[in-house]
Amino acid sequence: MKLRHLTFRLLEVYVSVVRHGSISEAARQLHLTQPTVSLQLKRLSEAVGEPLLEHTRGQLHLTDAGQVLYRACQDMLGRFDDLQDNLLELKGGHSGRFSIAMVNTAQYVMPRLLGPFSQDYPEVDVTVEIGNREQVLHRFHQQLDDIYIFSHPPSLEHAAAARFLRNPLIMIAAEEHPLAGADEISLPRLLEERFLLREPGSATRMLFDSWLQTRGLQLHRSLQMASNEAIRVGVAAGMGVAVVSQHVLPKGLTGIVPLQVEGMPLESHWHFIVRRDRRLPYAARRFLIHADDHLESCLDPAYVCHETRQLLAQLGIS
Amino acid sequence: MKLRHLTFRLLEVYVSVVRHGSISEAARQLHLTQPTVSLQLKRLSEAVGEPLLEHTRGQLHLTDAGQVLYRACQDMLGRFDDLQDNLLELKGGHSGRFSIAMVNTAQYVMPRLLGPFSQDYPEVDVTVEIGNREQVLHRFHQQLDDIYIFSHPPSLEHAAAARFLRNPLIMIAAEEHPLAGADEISLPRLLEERFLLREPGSATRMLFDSWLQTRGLQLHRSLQMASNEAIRVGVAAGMGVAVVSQHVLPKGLTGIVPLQVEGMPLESHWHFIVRRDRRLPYAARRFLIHADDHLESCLDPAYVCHETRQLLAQLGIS
DNA sequence: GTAATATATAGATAATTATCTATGGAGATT
DNA sequence: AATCTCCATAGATAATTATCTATATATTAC
Repeated sequence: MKLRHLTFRLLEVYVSVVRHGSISEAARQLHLTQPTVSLQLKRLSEAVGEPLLEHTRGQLHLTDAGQVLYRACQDMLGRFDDLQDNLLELKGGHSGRFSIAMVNTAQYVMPRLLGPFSQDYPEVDVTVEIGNREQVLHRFHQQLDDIYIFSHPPSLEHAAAARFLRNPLIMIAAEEHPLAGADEISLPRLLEERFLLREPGSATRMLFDSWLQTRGLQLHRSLQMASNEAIRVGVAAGMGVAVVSQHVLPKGLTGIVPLQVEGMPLESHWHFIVRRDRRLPYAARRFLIHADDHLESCLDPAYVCHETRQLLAQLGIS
Repeated sequence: MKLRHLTFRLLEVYVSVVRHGSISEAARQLHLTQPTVSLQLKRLSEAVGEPLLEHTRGQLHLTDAGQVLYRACQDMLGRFDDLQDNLLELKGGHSGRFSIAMVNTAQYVMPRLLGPFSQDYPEVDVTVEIGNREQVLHRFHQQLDDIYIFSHPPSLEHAAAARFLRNPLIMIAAEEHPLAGADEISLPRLLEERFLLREPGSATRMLFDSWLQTRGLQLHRSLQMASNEAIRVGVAAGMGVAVVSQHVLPKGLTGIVPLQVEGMPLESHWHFIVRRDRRLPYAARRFLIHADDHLESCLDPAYVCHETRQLLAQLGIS
């Protein structure tokens, strides 16, 4: 294989095709025509001297050589990104950029970490993507971001996770609700109420469903709502009860109270998740380090946990 | 800095200049003219947007940017070298992966080939799929695997086959069976017995059925069973006789004896089957070569046959 | 002061890369 | 069977890269 026949452009195009699983889709993303991308792949394959891709029933697959090349491309392109960051640092201070995707509820938590970080590193550009669980999972699979925030992380191939904050789930009702002042409400009694909850697949719902299942119970009366905000408004209006992350209740909120239910709050944790198979940009690493160093000062110290350094060590980052 | 303005050639030239400490010397080493190298450095510097080198009293020094770039160049060029090594390993079949699907009975045979191969090539990942004949055929049509093992290969479009081991089919009965000690049992006599057999479509049954048909005969009393294990247990219990692959009878098995029947054992062979219309991974090629080279040492030499090299030659692989 | 060596710039050319449009074949969908 | 989508190939063009020779300038050695 001739080094001079390999260009960074070819590597970029290749990585895009693999990531999108389609030559046509990669062409659209790169603003090239489909024959251009097809020809670039051909040139790359010729430079390597091996087939890189194969189509089986319309599905794009990497050959072994294609897999090996893909990893090498990611490493080289990632090293170029590092180089750029290093050069920017030389020019003046710390800069760079990274992207972070989080489930809806995390938007109540993450600004307390991102805010101080942006103050300490004003030149770093942070892109924040917020969505429901399914949307964030999709972004994870498409490798669109550098860091992912889940409260109940799925079991993901290529994922490395670190808990950083407890995320207790509590039961809430309106102040005037019959169960509002009761002690130790039993689960059978509770399940007589109507439950307001998010779409299937949301972490809170999944955790609550599985918790009920371990007790041989399940919900009878429920109403699905599209956002936590809608749930809060509905609970306050007496439409029912709900399990929510304690984070979504601002301090001083009136009209809503937590219920005393056996076995609650449910313990879950906020996690930082990164892909093992993808290079973590300098700025993202810096953020994770900064976050780990400032958990106590930015969040309630009783709720924090420090696994982020382990995560970075796992990735070979110190 | 524009990625596309950076080429591997520029990186090579730069590393050479730094290493030799002189543009003229690097030019000599690279078999280029001095103005060429000077211009390449200029283009690189322009691409980076920073001076990279400075001359102090005739001595070449790297600027900070030059230092940062030098390290990045070494990493990227080093990663290219690794890539080449990886590709060479793949081509030699020393690493990579392949998938092999086999009919149930083959699991008594194939470990004796796969085990030594995995010991000799620990870096190769082998996926083994086991199923009945229909399932393996389905996988063949879906192009899910690289190698298929059948004892009685179907006539398949796009298939190339090579026999590697005789697979004699014998008639068995319980030790106490009336025919157990008889010489040269006639077929009419034999067909008075109840036959335990697998589902329609299994190789053994197909072969036996077609063998009977060539003699103008057919089964009268039969009992279908779901596995060879169940057949063996049934035979030992005196439920009837059965045609089985000799392989499924472990040495030293008691309670079951082969019957002396005219025309038996039936000759069949284990086959390696690959798709002509699909590229065979290097690791799979390496396995077939290794298997062909080790048939005598891994299996009973009296039963092996060497057609695998012909198969590979047919596929244009030497 | 002169010669030798190293480096930068100018002008030029060949080779290569990157991209387009046009079009045909294959497979999937309707 | 017709249509749509995806991919590969052909032909073409623009842009860029890589290299040359010629030559000027600066520095060092003698």
